[in-house]
Amino acid sequence: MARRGRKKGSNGEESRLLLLTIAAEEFAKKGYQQTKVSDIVKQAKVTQPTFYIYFQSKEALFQELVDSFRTQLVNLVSKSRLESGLDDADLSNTIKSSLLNIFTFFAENPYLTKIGFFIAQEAGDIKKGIAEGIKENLDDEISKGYFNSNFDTKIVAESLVGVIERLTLTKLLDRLIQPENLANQIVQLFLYGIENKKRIE
Amino acid sequence: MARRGRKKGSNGEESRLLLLTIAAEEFAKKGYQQTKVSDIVKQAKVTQPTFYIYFQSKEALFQELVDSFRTQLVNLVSKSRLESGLDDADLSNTIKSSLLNIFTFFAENPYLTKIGFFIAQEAGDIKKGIAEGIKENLDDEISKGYFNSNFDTKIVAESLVGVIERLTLTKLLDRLIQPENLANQIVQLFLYGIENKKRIE
Amino acid sequence: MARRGRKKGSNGEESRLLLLTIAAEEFAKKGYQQTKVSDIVKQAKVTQPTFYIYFQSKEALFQELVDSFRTQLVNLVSKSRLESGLDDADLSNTIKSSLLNIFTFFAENPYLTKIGFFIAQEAGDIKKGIAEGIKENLDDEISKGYFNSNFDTKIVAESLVGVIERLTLTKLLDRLIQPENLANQIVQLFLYGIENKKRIE
Amino acid sequence: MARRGRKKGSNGEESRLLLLTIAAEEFAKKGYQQTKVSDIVKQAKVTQPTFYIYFQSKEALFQELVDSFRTQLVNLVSKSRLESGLDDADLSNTIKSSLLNIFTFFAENPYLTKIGFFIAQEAGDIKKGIAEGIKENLDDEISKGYFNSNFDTKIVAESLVGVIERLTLTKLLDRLIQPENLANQIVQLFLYGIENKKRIE
DNA sequence: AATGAATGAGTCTTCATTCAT
DNA sequence: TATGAATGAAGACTCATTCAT
Repeated sequence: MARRGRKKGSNGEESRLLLLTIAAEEFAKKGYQQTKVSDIVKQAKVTQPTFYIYFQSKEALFQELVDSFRTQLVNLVSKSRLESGLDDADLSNTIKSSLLNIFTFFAENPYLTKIGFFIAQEAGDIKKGIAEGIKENLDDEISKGYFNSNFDTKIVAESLVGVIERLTLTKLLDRLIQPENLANQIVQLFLYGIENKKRIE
Repeated sequence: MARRGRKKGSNGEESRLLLLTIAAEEFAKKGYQQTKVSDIVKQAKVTQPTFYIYFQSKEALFQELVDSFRTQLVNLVSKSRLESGLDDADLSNTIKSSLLNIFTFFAENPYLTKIGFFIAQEAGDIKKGIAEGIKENLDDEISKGYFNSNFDTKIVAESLVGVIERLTLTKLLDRLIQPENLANQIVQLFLYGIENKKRIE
Repeated sequence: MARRGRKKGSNGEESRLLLLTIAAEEFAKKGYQQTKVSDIVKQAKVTQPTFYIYFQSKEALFQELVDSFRTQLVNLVSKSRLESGLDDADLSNTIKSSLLNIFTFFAENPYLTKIGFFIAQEAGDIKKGIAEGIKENLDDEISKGYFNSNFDTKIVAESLVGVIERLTLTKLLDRLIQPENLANQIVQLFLYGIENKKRIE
Repeated sequence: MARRGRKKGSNGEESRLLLLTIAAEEFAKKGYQQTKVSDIVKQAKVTQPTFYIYFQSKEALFQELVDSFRTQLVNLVSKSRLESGLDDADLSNTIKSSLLNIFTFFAENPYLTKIGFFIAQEAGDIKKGIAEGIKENLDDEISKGYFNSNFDTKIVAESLVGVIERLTLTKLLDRLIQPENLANQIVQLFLYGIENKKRIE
């Protein structure tokens, strides 16, 4: 059933989505403060009041983007946990696969990632959540006898988060490296370090 | 005969320093945009024009803080390089000592660090510079036969920067860990990884 | 069906024009610096941001007024040249008619004239342009045999400009004299001087 | 009797004069508003409070310069009148000599002239005074039978002022012409006009 | 669903001027 | 005579947001 009488092929939902998409790009590129509502609507070719039909405020729109990022990321991680746990056989592959999932998501959603992981105030919270998840996993593994128990798992977990965020920002979002390659190198680094004599033997 | 009891604020250099100190704290806590000149002067108990006696603009003051951070950091790193290089004997200690210097500086200048490493636009540049320095060192060591040459040193360098920044932000600046402990753990992690059972065997 | 009774100020073009008109009067009466944006908007009964909807800056608005003056004046002079040139018969009338056009324009646009001819920095440029135009005309006439060639035409041209500006300011803009009368007297003065014995004979 | 213990060879009167001189140049070059007290004292190598030891305000200093100009100019004109009046023999020379005096004064005091004749609000008044003086002279001459009585002497007087101001600004202050030459040409122009048939006969 | 027009509440910055010494 | 330090009072400009249609 065709809708009729719509103007210029746009309807409400489309306008909303358009604003959201443009805003994401702008926020990602210029940050929250530097992004003006007037810039967003100019690019979307609507007027400022239209913006306020769809979003309560600039802040609310931004929050929506952050929430979207956070939710997707949390889902991703939960799914990862479900999928693993079965086969403890290859621990390294399990970890690698988790990282790969995350990096793939990041690479596919660069603006959202920039916003939720680097721009939002909330980014600190989000990363803290990830770090805690990692820490729990580590503790778990250690209790099962894997890994060197000399480490402070909090530190290791935060370190991994640090590596993830830095490489995401400098390599992944710039498409200088593929998610898979990235995941491989990080796993290698964290499991064996750079003075990996073992391999030489 | 030293003058005493001079009325507070009647010394220009003091006023300048006071403003600088307050501004650093404000910028560190609230970011550049959220920090208002009016807030700074209110805390310093001077009027707005006084601010402009000592600083050309809010931006100029901020830049002065960033420059100060950058300069000190660069000096630190240069000095580190001079001091090392002599004794290749204990590579791990050399690295550890570099990290310790950096973390000590960060811990002693938390606001400046927050600004120059996390708030300034320039932070990206600064970290890039550090990463490049690390990469060169790594390449150097590898050419001397140290380390596993299977790694992309760019990635490792960026990873180390990521770890440094994350742990600085979440542990060091919050005084949850001592510089020395932090340096130790990082070196351990990067050299041998977490699965370093084999060495124990 | 024409809309009537639209609420005052609800038309952008009107608001713009209103601001422009008020600004012209203010600038003319008080000069550039003494005229505050806040004065202008107060008189226009709009708020300051409204001012910036229509003009990029106080300076831009001022420049718009100056440009308008300059453009109209240039057009006027070009037209004058086209219209003359045909009938060399009555030179004095040709000159008079040019002056009359200018004075009429000035009298009809007193604020714009005050601004573009007396207040703007650019006024010097504008007058220089006029002086050059006059000089070229004079040289032309002299080459055709009119006029006493003992004069430095640059001086004469500048003199004429000086007379125009002074009488405009002190007589014309105060409506103390009519354009036509003014043009007549100036032509008389410049052609024959005040010791015009010849005519008495 | 030599004064002793004076610092750096400067005393109050000297400082005052220095400020006055520098201020004159600054006002002349940049106008009243654009000239900052801070600029003046910077050039004079004194501090702002020193400025206020010698002058009540920026305005007062400016006024002092204007007054100086006005007074000197008035004196000049009065003297001119005394000197003439005696010898009606050569009217043209009398006028020329008055103009010469004025132009010489202007040329010798370019900054003061720029200020008092072109920058001060009061300039209008000053010129009006001159115009009135000229008018009276003209009326006088006419009553004695000189000059064509067809002219409105107010207009002629204002015209002469217009010529004086314009040529002063564009030629004299730029040293593009000598006072004498200028006076000659103006007298010639005003007495006989440019269509000086008489000479041709 | 959308807009033309307008605004409240800031925010940085400037400058003549004065205080205490 | 002179100054180091500070300020009162203002002015240009910005931006998220809303009103009336």
